[in-house]
Amino acid sequence: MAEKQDYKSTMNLPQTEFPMRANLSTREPEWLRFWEDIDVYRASLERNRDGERFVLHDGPPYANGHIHMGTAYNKVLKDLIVKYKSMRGYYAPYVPGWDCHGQPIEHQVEKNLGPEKMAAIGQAKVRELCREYALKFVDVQREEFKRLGVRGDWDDPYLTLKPAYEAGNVEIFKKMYLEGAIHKGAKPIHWCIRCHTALAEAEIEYADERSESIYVAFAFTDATPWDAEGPVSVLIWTTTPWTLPANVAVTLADDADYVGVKTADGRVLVLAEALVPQVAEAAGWDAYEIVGPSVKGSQLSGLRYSQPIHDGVSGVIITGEHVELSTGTGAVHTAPGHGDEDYLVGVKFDLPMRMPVLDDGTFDAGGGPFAGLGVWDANPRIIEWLGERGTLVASSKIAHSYPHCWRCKQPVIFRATEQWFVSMDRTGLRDTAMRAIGEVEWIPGWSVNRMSSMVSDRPDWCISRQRAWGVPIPVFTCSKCGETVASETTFDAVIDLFHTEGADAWFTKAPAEYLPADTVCPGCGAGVADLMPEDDIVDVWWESGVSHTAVLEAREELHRPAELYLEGSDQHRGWFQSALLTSVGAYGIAPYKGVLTHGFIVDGDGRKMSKSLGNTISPLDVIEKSGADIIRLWVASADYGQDINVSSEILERTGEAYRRIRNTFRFLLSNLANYDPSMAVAWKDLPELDRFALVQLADLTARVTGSYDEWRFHQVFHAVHGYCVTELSSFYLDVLKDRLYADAAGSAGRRSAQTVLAAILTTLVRLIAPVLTFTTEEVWQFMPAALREDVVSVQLAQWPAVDVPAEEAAHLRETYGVVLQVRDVATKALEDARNAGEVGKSQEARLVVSGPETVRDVLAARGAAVLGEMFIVSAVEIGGDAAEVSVEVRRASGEKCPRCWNVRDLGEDGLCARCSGVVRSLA
RNA sequence: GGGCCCGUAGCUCAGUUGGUUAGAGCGCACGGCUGAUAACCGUGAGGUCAGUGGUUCGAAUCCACUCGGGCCCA
Repeated sequence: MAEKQDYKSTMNLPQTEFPMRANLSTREPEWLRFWEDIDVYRASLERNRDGERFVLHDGPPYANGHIHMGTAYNKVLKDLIVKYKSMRGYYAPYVPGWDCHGQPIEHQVEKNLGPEKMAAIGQAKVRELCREYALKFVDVQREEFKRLGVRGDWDDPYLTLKPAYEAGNVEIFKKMYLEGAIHKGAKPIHWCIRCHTALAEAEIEYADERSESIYVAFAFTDATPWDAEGPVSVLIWTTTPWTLPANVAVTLADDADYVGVKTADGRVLVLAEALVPQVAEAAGWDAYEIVGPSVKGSQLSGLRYSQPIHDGVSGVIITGEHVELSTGTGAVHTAPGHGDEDYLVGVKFDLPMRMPVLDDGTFDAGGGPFAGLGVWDANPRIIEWLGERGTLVASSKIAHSYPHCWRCKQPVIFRATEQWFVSMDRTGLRDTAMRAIGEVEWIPGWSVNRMSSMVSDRPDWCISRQRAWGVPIPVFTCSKCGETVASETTFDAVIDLFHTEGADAWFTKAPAEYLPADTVCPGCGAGVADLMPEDDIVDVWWESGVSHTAVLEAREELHRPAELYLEGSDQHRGWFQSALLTSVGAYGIAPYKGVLTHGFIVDGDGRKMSKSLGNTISPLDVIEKSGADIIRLWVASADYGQDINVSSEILERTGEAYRRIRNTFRFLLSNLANYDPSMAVAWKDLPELDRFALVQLADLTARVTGSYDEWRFHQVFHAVHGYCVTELSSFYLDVLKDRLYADAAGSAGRRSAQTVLAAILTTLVRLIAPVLTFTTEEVWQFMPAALREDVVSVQLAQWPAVDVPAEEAAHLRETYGVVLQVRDVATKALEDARNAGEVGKSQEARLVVSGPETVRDVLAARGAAVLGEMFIVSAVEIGGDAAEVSVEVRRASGEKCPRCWNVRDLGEDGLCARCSGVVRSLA
């Protein structure tokens, strides 16, 4: 034992302080402090000050709640790209942002406050509370994103609530308004009569309600296919009689069959054939008869009927896709002012939008006989009135789910109100946008289809919201004549106002205080004192959309268009689109040169994560338990072109892959303990095996670089991991141990190996640095100082390039392809021998390789010593000719050298010749 | 219900213009080593390529439908 210890001390065994156990959750924060100390973000920009610019523009997450797997994934993916580009020499700034306005924050503030307090305070105070709330979550998320290792300008992010950003909204509004792309129109929204306010979808609660259910006949005024049978009417069904005064059309299903039903009183009612039995039962018809032809809905399109409430007014038959044949009559009463589908079909057919209901829910003159009544009071009166006129076919009550106001719990109505729209077609916005889409690089490729179909189909963009927490629609209304007042001068005054005081000033100042004194209403000439600022605020999608101007254009380090936008696939309808439309509207071009979309985070079974399913995983928990680098490796390992799975098993596998990579680094470090580049061996003096290892490293570098350039990070991960496992751990590093440990420390053989290990280490650490940002920094700091070349952080290192002579490399690939094939056969043979109890360690074996001449020639050219080294056995002999490669395992002749454990002929000092020489040189 | 997309071993991914017994790494099982040791090496077992039906001499690869899943609409 003592003797053994002595030899051990004569060997160059691995030594390093680099810990095997990563302990990331406590160590990562130390690296964060280090990066902060050296201000690595600014240093990375300074380093590439003259480099080409690469701007990845951050899409702003909503400043509400903690980060989740989806936001973590998104930010890490962005960080990989920015860090890669930065190492490639690009000037790659990253300015994170937050979306700070909007209904969810306002709603939360309102809930926290309670309805009474809410009613007692003014809009200015509400905005103040919303601001506090948003800023609090900006801070929360900022710390969480930083903890993930994401590098960026965290000290100066962009926030949509900052004055300069708010002013940016007005700049774009101005350009588009003056061009005629923005106009006022009407659109139905949820409206609470009692609270006199518009409600967002999130403010609606559904509850059961008993409603009227009536069937009404609308008499045709045009000729119909059933005229021979008697007076003909179309039969509709509705649960909201009060919307009948606003009726302008009846929608039929295009390709459904419609028939005439003759009832006891002799008139003919037209309805969908499929629904006749159902309606007959509901209406209590004892006897009825189907008469005349059966025709498709499309054939009735265009026929006119007399409006049920207003005498002398007619409506029209149209067809639409939303007509269901499960309830009703297949003929849908259509009032574009009172329903979303009705509105859309109204836009499509250019129907008039009657809106006879006032803010307080009472009818104006448009209510005809019911003017002055509230809609709920009007319901029974309308039914009674229809009955008197003989157009009521049936009436009953039904229970169904109906929307209610979350605040006052009263049923809400759908009611058209004045809104602001971006027209898709008035200024050719749709066409220009479609052209711009064609000029953008979409990744993955199918993404362009989704974007195109959405833009080509979308209706005009309603950009106004009846809320408090946002940026106002920056126009004025003349209190004298109702004219909209908005001109270059007023816009510029508002831009100035927002720049200096923020959008809050809109709600606290009178227009006369900031508009030029000579501003007048172009309609009636009223002065500035008669102008009222618009109440509505702008859609938050508009707000985040204009970041191309409020951020890219405004900040010196950025530029427009950005090289890349990168978000989840839901943003095809969201940010990608709002950014595109506002950019095309203002500048005629897309705000991005490329758009990368990733899938959604789902659980191990491919289901979405939700609290109710109980399958959520929090990135904060993973950081705490395993470390941010595990999340980062997981991000890199998955193919974002589809949905990304995450589960405890997946994270476990990721952790295992992490440990393998980490241990590879540890082994490399431990064998370079006292290495200095001055000891490097030149290519021409390297043993062939070491040259081959450099070829493999060069190949890996090329492959990985290519994958980064195509944004295929999962290939990066697989290439690096596979390289650590296959090329390094199970072959090259394993083979090298004998030379590294047992050859003399300063021998050519050991220095050659170290030369290659140093190349592998300094290359590999850079290749994976964008992914394993913490671990590679740790490796970097543990590397021999001279290998760092005075670069203080791996983040500031250059992208690696490994040069090998092309012709020789090709030859080595081919030759060693053969050698490795033989090696596979050899390890198999050794395993069999081991199982048979013939050998333990492979060094106890001697191999005899038979095979085709071509193979034997390749082996012979390497030499027996090299083959022994590569197969990690004590001797290799070339055997006879055979069609297939086969390997015979025999016990090596000689004795085990107590120092290097190879089986050799030992000298009189009891050591093999190599070890004997080494030990003597140490004495 | 509509648009876009996905479904290859337990996990993450390869599978080139359709062409011989569908690959890799991890995990798992078994074995080795004890000088990368909460490491390392080796061997092995795992797949009706979601399903069904087509096209074809031949399909994981092309077509249709079905099932399951995701995003966005309705």
